[in-house]
Amino acid sequence: MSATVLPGPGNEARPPVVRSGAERNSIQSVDRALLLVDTIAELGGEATLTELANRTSLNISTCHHLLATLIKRGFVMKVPGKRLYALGGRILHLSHACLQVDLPRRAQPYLEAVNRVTGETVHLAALQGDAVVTLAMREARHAVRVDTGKLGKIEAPHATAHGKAMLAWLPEDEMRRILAHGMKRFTENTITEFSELVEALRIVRRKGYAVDREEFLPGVICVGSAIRDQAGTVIGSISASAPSMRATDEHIALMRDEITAATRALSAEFGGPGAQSADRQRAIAV
Amino acid sequence: MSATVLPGPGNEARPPVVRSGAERNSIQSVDRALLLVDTIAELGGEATLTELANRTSLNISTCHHLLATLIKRGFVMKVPGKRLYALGGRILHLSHACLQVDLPRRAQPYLEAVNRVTGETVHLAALQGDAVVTLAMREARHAVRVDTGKLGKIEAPHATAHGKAMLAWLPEDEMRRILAHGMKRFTENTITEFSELVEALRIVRRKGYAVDREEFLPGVICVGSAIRDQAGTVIGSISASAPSMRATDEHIALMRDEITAATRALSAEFGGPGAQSADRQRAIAV
DNA sequence: TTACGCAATTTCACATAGTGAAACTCATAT
DNA sequence: ATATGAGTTTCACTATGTGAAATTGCGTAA
Repeated sequence: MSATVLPGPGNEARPPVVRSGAERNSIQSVDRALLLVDTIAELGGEATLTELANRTSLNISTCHHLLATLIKRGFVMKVPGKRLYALGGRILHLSHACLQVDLPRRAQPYLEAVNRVTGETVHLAALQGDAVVTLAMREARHAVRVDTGKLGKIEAPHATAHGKAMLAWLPEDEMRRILAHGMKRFTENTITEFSELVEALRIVRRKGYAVDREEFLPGVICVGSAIRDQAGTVIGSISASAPSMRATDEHIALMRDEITAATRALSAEFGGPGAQSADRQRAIAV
Repeated sequence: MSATVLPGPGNEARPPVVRSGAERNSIQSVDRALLLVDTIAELGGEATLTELANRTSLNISTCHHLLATLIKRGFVMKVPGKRLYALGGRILHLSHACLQVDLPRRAQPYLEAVNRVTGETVHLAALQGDAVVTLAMREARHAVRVDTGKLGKIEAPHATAHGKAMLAWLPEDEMRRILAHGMKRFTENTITEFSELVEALRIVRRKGYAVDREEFLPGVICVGSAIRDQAGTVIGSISASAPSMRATDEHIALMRDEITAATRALSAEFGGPGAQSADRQRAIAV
């Protein structure tokens, strides 16, 4: 930590940076990288390398290294053609995850409503990484009820209403990643052909909801629909499960109406496709 | 880089991590920190320290250091009461900045419309850090026109329609920070008392737009209204500026109607308060 | 209450990994 | 062409991040 100037190739004397107080337990390079992200945002979402180096008082080379790392992780992107660094797509992905945190809380009243009207077991699910996970539920009141057990990972997205409702709105690469575990057969109704699933998802998109007719559990029929935000990104889904003994066409139609009403309202809460597409959905329904 | 085990307090032999290929020009600690953020998101927005350490295969201590830095910068927060790390508020702020990037593009047609109907100079502005900045404009067609010069930082948020329109919807601490430069007097109409400005902003909120009656430039009257997204966060504002010779009550009402129609439509595009509050705004207007 | 076990936090010595001056390359203006 | 300035890469040095272990703190059981 001497102040002596040691002339040498590639490295002149560095001013001794004494880390004090709050800086004690924070990692310099990480702190600087995050500072860069903040600075890009302050500059209106786009900035040149030199601008950033000046505003942050960082060495331009250090800036460049840090930005390279941020780019690798998608937190920052280079504007094609222009010499600009901009906030990356990962930021938007993360903000979706932020909103998902209070999805269960916001969904609670809707789950109760669907449960009250249909009388069936109702689940809330969401995507977590490559997995479909159930986050909350309301038990059916009937003596004969569907009990798919506790909350947690759904192993069969291709064979459940939740899975199909959400898969339908994903970009293809993400859909394939979630299906990477394969499409195992559970019942004679299970869809095990990829092309067949693609067609089924097309119908889900058109109708706005998905139906599982004993494709996972024999004797259990589910209706599910996705919750989507402003960008159309899937943030979750709601489903109702009925034993097939109760699943008349009429009862399924009731579940479908309640479920889609709930997901439409929730989607609207998250800024998603709400009223405007509701009529279209209703017009096409069944 | 020897494989020799050097037993010593506080540090056992570290496996030699050979950085290769793409990892060559990325900074380890930053990369790991960003990996942690991604991982929290994958885990549904919340995770414990041990979970994170396991999933990322990072030393729990390293994790802790990295998380401390992320917390310091607001990218991650600790869930109060619980032993959980969650995505922080900064992420949402950043996503707003992301959307702002294409604000000028999306606003362009509206600026043209307001310009066409009112015939006056029209500006688009946004918040960048602590500053109010004009991003785009359309010149008036009249021989006598308002020419506030080029785009760039607005030095007097308290004395302009843009400034007041946006300040009105900010949380108090942010509003105070933007006003930190003081409230300089420009004309005899300039609001220089903080309490008076607070009252003025209250009216802006109620009416949905702001008017600058020669508060900044003598002989210039502006009408502005904020563009807000789903969370109600201000993402920009549009204003029209007329020379006072043309600013009859009728003309101001026309500008007000055009401006609020434009910001209402744009707000809706960003998932903000659109149709639902429009009627209320119109009912109260002037 | 006290004791237990596990999770979170802090410490600390070492050597790797980050830093920044300078060299180099590329793009744009003159 | 040639100059200017921005962006990128290199490289030597040591400040900085790392991780095993010690410490502290929390939650739960007895």
